[in-house]
Amino acid sequence: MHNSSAPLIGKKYTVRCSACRVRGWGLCEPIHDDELDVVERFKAGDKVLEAGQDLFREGEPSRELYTVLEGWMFLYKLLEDGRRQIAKIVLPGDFVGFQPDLEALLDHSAQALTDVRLCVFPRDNFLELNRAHPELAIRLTCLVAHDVEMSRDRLTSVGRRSARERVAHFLLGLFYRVRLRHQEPRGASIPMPLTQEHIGDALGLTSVHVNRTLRNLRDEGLIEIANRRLHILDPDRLADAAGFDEDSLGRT
Amino acid sequence: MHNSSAPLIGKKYTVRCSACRVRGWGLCEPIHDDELDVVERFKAGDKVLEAGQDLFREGEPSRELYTVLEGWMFLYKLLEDGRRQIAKIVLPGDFVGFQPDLEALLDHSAQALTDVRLCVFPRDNFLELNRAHPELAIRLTCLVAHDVEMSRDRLTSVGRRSARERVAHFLLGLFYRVRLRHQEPRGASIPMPLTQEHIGDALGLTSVHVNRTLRNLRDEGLIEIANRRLHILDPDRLADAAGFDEDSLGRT
DNA sequence: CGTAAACGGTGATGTCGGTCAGCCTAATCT
DNA sequence: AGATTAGGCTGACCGACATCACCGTTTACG
Repeated sequence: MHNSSAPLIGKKYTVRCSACRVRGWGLCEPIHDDELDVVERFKAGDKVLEAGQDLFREGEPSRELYTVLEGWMFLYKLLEDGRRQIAKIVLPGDFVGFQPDLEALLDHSAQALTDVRLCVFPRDNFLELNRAHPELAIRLTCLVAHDVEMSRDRLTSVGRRSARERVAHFLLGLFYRVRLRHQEPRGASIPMPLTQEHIGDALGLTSVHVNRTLRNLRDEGLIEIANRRLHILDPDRLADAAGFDEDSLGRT
Repeated sequence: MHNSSAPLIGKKYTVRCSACRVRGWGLCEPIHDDELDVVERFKAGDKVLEAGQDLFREGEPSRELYTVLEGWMFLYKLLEDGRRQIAKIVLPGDFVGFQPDLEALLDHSAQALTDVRLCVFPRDNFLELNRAHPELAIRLTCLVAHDVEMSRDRLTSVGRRSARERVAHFLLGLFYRVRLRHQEPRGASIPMPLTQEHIGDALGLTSVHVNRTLRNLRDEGLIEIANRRLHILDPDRLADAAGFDEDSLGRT
């Protein structure tokens, strides 16, 4: 379905930590090469998920924690009547499934946007691992704190920006975030597995209105979406339309 | 201005950790009595702030981290044109000022809602303290992770709920949160230092519309706001109006 | 190969919440 | 005591975004 899918599905091998390509952005960043066996022994294996499948659902008990190795996901919440809010677009290197009380039920769901490969940590003894390796605990705190920042940004957008500003801000933020992780050869475009409905659910808009807004931005020559790729044609004017804050770029 | 103000302003003494009344909810929760001197030595003192003053502002370098000892605050972000989004209502015990990169500039501001007393930690060596005391690092992670959950909830409200649902959900959530911390003798009311404008800025609404919504809820006998106090008259019907999720109560 | 989803796209119409404008009261300042 | 300000409150009007309804294209699948 998506270009990265073919190579993933079916392969059963487990990525070795020494060959982990997202180590620099993930939880294990502070682990030295010679200590790598600590996490390697802790790791429960890999897990592969097809696009569209849920990794976990709100209300389930938490069993495992994950680092995304390949592919994109998103975190979301559902209201009783089916309204959906997407809280985060998850990229390779992101750590998902952690919550303050690991015994508690999950308060959100996670779904694969593309086919996905995950590094699985067991929930049990995860805190012990952190206790034994304070660098890991501190790294985890930083990752989570970064999530808070991104959440605050998104909340500010949804609460206070117009639809046009929101869409522009979202696309630009995603663009820089993806590029910072070198997911793609640098260029003015990134893969775009999100549908207009996903974008709407992330921004508190309907897909109809996202469509119109996107068309405006396209008509004005700011962006182009084609073949599941997003092209930023005029970053400056897009940043303008977004009221984009340069400062927020330092943060991966 | 607010009832708790008189006793705070002017007093210069520093709260001793052994007498700290928010220890159970704050960062220091895992610290044993006999280890308390570790944080006591680290602590830089107390700081007192009047209602309406900023503790720090977006764009400033981070110098200190704080635990709120008394009073309420809020975290917020401003857009260039002055639109404001309130990201969190801060209660006693909450830890504020932490961010993933302690060297970076602050990405949000914090303002006192009432007169406030804070426990001040220096930013420098804070990570070393955490490295030396993994329990502290883990506790910090949990506090921050809890922030993420609350952020996601708020985002879901602002993105997907109607004004009426948002207001009901906000008030009910605040009510339970305040009560869980035993801030008040149990009863159907809590202090309410927020103006309608604050509520609007927290929920992505104008104060005008908050006013109308509040009046509806009052007319229907669900709530009452008087003398800077919020009274929950009919929790069940309010939860109904909010589409309130019982599950989200376990989390302080 | 034919059919059904899934997704993008678009017009007509409706409404929720914003904007503007102004009043009232209580608290604070001089 | 009078003036000023912050906050609550309300009506008239408006517009941004939602809703509904429908079409066309591409992809997946029996």
